[in-house]
Amino acid sequence: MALNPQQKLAVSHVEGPMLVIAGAGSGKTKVVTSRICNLLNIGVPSSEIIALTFTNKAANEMRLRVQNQTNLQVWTSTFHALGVLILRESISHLGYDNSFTIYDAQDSLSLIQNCLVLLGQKKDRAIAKKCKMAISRSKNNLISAENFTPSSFEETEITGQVYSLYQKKLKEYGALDFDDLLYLPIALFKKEPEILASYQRRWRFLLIDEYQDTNKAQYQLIKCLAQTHQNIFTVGDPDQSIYSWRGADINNILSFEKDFPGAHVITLEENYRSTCHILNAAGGLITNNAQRYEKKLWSKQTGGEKVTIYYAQDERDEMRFIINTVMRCKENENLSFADMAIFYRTNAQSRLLEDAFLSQGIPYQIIGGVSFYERKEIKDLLAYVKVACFPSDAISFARVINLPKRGLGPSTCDKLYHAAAQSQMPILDFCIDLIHGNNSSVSLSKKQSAGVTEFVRILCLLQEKMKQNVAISDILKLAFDESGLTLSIKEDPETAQDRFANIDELLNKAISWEEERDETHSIYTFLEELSLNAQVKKEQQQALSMLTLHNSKGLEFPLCFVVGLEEDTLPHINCKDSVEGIEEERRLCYVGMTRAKRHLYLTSTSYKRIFGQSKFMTPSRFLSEIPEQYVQSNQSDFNDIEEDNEDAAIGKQVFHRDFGPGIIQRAYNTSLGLTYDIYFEDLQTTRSLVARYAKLQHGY
DNA sequence: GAGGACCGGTTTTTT
DNA sequence: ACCGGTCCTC
Ligand SMILES: Nc1ncnc2c1ncn2[C@@H]1O[C@H](COP(=O)(O)OP(=O)(O)OP(=O)(O)O)[C@@H](O)[C@H]1O
Repeated sequence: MALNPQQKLAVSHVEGPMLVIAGAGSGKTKVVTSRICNLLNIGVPSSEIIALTFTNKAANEMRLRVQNQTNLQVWTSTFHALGVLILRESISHLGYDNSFTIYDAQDSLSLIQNCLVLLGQKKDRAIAKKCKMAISRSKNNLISAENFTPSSFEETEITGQVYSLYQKKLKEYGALDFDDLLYLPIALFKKEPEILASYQRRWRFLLIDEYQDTNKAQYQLIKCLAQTHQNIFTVGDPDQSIYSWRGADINNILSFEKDFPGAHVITLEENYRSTCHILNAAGGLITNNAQRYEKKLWSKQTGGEKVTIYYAQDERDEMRFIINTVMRCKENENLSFADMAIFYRTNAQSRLLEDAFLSQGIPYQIIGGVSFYERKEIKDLLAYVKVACFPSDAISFARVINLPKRGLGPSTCDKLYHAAAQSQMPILDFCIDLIHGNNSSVSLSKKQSAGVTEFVRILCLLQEKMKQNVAISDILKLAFDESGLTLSIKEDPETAQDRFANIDELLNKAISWEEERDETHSIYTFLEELSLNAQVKKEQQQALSMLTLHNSKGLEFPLCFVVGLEEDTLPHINCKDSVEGIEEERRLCYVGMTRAKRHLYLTSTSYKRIFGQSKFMTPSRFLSEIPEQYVQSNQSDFNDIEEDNEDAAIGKQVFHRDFGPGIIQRAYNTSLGLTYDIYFEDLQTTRSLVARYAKLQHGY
């Protein structure tokens, strides 16, 4: 595939700052990959190049492409994984131990909840979540706990206190949260210029994909690293900025030219991905954003089908349309399931799709979503291993000390935590001392003492095996067998089988993980990769993909659906109170649409079940913002009223705008004309409606 | 300390 | 409809 002149210009650029600003499908990622190959070809050592992508999946793909083309390995990762690399090497300069564990969102939330309770607040998950958001936002904006100021009426001084206490506890537990992985390297570089200088010498070329979604911390990190040599190459599309809620700031694009004076700016205008219909439809939508860089984007691919909008009556109808379309395209368009993807706004929307595909035997895979490693039984088992690896990790400790039940309830555990904190000991080591009688600061009943002894026995056993370099899978198996987690899984017979299967899967993953790497297989590395979500998920070859719009970034498929285009879903209800919010939702829709190569289907439903309640929806404003000439829809026959004759109508399914789906039970004439008695499922009542006025939709 | 009944908020998006 | 939190009883 030949690069166009603009792409060539970017790919052959060697030294100095460069910014590539270009629309969807114009080959930005392609340019990054090609430029890495070019640098390698002219002799730059692979160890001097760092490429940063938005997801681990994208990083793996890019690394593999480069490897295939040059046979060389280049460090390609997310910002967070780069943060871990830096911190593992140098965090001791900040007074942390370099054998830190990494807390996922659940762990951080538990810790924040604990901090709230310690500060005399009542236990409340919703408040803890808000706190977590505020702390996370602060870290991503490089605001320390000392400098924290409440930024909304919901946040109080308490949030600042929680932030301080939370950081203190993290340090005490030898743990970092996700945001620390960006925040601490910058703190380190500020504190120790010599360390920074060593990284500047080591990494001479930086490349950043999806630049429009970098936040302040990420920008600061690369700014530090590129300060001396200025060899920084960024590519992005302001119209695809969809992470402002995580602190992403398009102004980083403006800052780039300011912070790196003399930066070359290149634009790419040809889209190689989509047909004109799709590109123009998406382009028409995005022009509705007022705050915007105008960009040219065109495609040579004329013809093809228009974008299809399907207005469904209810969710069942929407699912039926999707299934029919999928099967039709598989038969007639020579597409495989792997060529198809469905995007939605929220993860919850995948449920109905899953049910539908399961019932039809259509193979599917969910990309992203609730991770395997977030499942309770997996987290429980891993918590045992983590406590053995990180004896200070009180969050993992608390997760499993009484799982299965060992007669150690909240108050006993609290005593242990307090006493351990008092004596400044790792919680596990404290318990070891306690049962050996080396410490008498906590008195336990016989039963409780037996419980602690049993727990400690398991962990010491695990630690011993780890010292002997026993295989990771064997450690996990041992942890599972010794801990008695079987008992707690069996407590819920409904789900037990699935959960045992998940445990099995984890063991198998560990086995193949170890087989893949020969020497460097420490259990610590294994746990770290799991925390970063960096495991390469094996893609199913013949499956249709289902993912959130956010996860669709950077991908492409011949056929795409964007589903649930209703007001309050997309745009989402929580984003509607500001123009910026709406504009970001519009960009989200734009990103989804521009993933499609040849076929694009947008669906909207007028009747939905939400929180167990029925709700009427109005079509998303975005649908009406797409220029009509690129669209075909079923809108025209949507309002058709079929004039039925009396008896033929009985038993038919109909749909009423207000009452939802129903079945005609009786048909007769009144002075107003043809009238039906209709039983409405959702209301569980029968109503008599005049056909002429009821505007029923038939035959669905 | 464990287990059950009851209440209320909940779903935005991810590394 | 579901999960997490609280309150109550044993
Ligand atoms: N010069 C070219 N000739 C042919 N195909 C190309 C060329 N450049 C890129 N492509 C193809 O166009 C598609 C889109 O490229 P790429 O994913 O790099 O775009 P992008 O700008 O990163 O897209 P987005 O920002 O929407 O994720 C890919 O399939 C790529 O192989």
